[in-house]
Amino acid sequence: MNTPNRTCIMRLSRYRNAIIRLKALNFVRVFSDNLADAASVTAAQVRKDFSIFGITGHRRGGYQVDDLFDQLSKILGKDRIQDIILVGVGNIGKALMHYPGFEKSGIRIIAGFDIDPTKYAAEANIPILPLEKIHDYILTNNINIGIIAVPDYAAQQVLELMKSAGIKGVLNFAPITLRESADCVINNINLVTELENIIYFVNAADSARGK
Amino acid sequence: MNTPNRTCIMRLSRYRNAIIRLKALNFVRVFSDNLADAASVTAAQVRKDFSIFGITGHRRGGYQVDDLFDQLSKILGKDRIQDIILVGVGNIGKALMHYPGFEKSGIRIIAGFDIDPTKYAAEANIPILPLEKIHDYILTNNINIGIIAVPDYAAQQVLELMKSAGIKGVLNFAPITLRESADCVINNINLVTELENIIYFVNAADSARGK
DNA sequence: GCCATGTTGTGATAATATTCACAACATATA
DNA sequence: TATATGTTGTGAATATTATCACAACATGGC
Repeated sequence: MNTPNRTCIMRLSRYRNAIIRLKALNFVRVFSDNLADAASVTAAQVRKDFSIFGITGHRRGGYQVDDLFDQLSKILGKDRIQDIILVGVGNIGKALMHYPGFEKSGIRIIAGFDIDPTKYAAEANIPILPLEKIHDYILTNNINIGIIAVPDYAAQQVLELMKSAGIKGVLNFAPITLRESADCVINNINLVTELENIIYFVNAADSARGK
Repeated sequence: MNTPNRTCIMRLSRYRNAIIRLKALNFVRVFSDNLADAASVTAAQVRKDFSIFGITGHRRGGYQVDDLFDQLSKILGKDRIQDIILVGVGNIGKALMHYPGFEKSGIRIIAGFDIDPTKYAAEANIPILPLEKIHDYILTNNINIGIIAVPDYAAQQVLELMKSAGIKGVLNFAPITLRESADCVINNINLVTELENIIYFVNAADSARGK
C-alpha cells in the first residue's frame, strides 16, 4: 500500500461527507465522477485515492454507497467514539467544547483544562479542570488526542506537557506553528493566517483588474 | 513575477509572525536560516519565497528585520484595517466575532448576520442584523470579504447571496466544501475533517507499532 | 448469447513544489 | 589593501502530486 499523505486523508473525509448526503437521498451506487464533483476534485483523483486503500468498485457499476461508506468510516476511525481533551477554555476553546459537529461525527471532548481558577467546573457536563491535573487525566483515561486553544506564548509549553503524558496528536489553534515530531502529529490552524490568505488573493485579483 | 500559490502565502504569514517575535527581542537582522527554523521550512524555501516577491537581503548580511516586516505586511495587506462581515452567529460564529487575534492583526468583523430574530442586536458593539439586510450592507460598506459559520445545508445559499452582493473572498467553517469560482476565493476549514486527519495518523502510527 | 456502452484501475505522463548546490559578492579582520 | 568567511539569489536537479488515457471488463439491451 502506497502511504497516503495529509491531503489524501482530507479528501477521504470529504468523500465520506458527500456520501452521507447521498445516503440521505437513498443513492445505492455512486461513480467516481459524482464523488469528484461533490468534493471538487477530478474523478481520477478519487479512484487513485481509493486504490491506495484497496477500495474497489465495479467496472461499469461504480461503488456501492453503503459499502463505500463503511470502508471510509473504518479508515477514518469512525467505527468508534473518539474521546479527546481540550486545553484553553477561552473564547475559541469554549466554542469548540460545544461544537455540535464533533458529537455528530463521533468525536467527544470529555474534559477541558485551564490555568484560570475562575473557569474550573469539575462537576459540569464536560468538566473543566486545573491544568496541573492534565497529566494524570490523560493517563487515567487513556487519551491520545487533544486540542490546544491557548494564547501563543503558552502553546509550546502546553504541547510539551501533553506529549509527556502520552498525547500523540494535536489540533492547534494557537497562532504559532507547533512543530510535528516523530511521536506526535500536529495540525496547526491559524485563523488569522487563513484570513490573510484570502485577503491576499482578493487584493491580487483586484489589482490585476485595476491595470 | 512568478505567481505565488496558497501555501506560499501561508508561509509568508508564518514568516511575518516569526518576525514579530524577533522584533520584540530587538533583532536588527535575520538570516533565511533563522526564519526557516521559526517557520519549520528550509532556508532555500524562505529565499525562494522572497524572490517571488522581489524581497532582497544582503549577501552575508541577511535581511533587515524592520524592512522585511514592512514588505511582508504590505504584501499581506496589513498596511490597513480590513473590515469583514460574518454570517451565522451561532456557537463558532460568536467566538470568531470576539476572537482577539483578529483585532490584534488588523482584521475587524464589523457586523454579524443571522436568520434567527432572537440573535438580532442592531445596537451592539458589533451589530447583529437580519440576513435580509446583508446585500445592502455589503454594498453600502464596500465589504469584499466574509466568514461563513452557518450549518452545512445553508452554506451554499449564503455563499450565493454574498457573491451576488460583491463578496470576493470567503472563509468557510460550514462542514461542506464550497467551491471556488473565478470571482470569489474560498478557504474551507472543516473542524471535523481536521480532527479526523489527526485521528487517522495517530491510529496509523499505533498499528505500525503494533505489528 | 452477443454486442454496444460506460466505468474502473492503473501505468505513463505532465505539472507543481521543493531542495540542492554554487557563483556572486558583502563584510569583517588584519 | 588583501584575504577569509558566510550568506544570498537562483538555475538545475529532484521529489512529489495530480492528470491523462486506455485496456480490462461488467452490465444492459436486443
